Amino acid sequence: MKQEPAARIAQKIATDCLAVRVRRLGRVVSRIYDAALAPHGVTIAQLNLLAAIGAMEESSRGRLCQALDMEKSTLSRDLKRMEQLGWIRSSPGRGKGIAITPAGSRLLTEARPSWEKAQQAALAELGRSAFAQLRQLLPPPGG
Amino acid sequence: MKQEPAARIAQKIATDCLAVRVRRLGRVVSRIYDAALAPHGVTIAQLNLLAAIGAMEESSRGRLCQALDMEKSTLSRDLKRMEQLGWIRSSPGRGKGIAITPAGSRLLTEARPSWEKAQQAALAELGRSAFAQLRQLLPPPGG
DNA sequence: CGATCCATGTTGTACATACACCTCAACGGG
DNA sequence: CCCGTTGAGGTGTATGTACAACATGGATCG
Repeated sequence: MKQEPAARIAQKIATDCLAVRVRRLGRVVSRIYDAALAPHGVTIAQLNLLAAIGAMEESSRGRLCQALDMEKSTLSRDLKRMEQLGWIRSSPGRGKGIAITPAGSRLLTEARPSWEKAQQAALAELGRSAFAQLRQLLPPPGG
Repeated sequence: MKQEPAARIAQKIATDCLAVRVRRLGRVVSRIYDAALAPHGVTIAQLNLLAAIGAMEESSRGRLCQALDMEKSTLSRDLKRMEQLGWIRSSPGRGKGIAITPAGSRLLTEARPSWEKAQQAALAELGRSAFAQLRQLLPPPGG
């Protein structure tokens, strides 16, 4: 009936919107990891991508897009930076495979303690059951 | 004892890292809302910010930073864009307050159905209890 | 064989995000 | 009254993100 006032809609979105929660959570969590990883010159986004490549046999762009729910254009640029940094290598030609370089492996090893610290800090911030809940919220790529 | 191989670290991060989950979730959810809101020429980030301003009496930059866990520099740029679009107005001088314009109110009203659709789609994608879980994961700014 | 289509990858543009640094006005001590 | 501190806000630079458009190489079909 009556037109709902804008202030009321604002209230509703501010309190109920899933995206508000998810995005805020992303900022908070990313900051924790980025701060911990800064001394290694790597961001959590990059470390995540590097780990996804290393955890996957025969990693390809398509598979990485699926696994991480990323756009191909985003992936293209992120990979380019990481290749320039010497952490990965992509075979030339079509259907280029992606491989971690020795420098990339070294980075993973060296950054691991900082990652652990950030993981603990994030768990402390969000509560013990955070991981189980997040896992429930977003099932793995396969299903 | 033995140096853990990089592949094993990659596996661990890829499966256990909270940031991987949170960031992937953010991409998936943001895409749902952005697609629904695209016809209105607004992103979910902007709508969230507009709603936060509208939901808060005496909204200021500092308060918005706190409420949304955003950096002041990020907020500064986001507000600038929204002011250029005519959705908000900021008082000149120091301690500038932020206010929604009539155009901003109109946008909230017009975009509301699309937001509802996206919210339903996101809930369907993530499961019914998603909001409660997210709320539990990240308490409101006040505590 | 050649035209057409399709999958894959890159580029153009725009927005979101943050850290480091800068500016500037207010405020307080001397 | 001057100066130093401080805190709010903005800028410079870099990364992350995505949609649209384009490029390209391989496959398919007539």
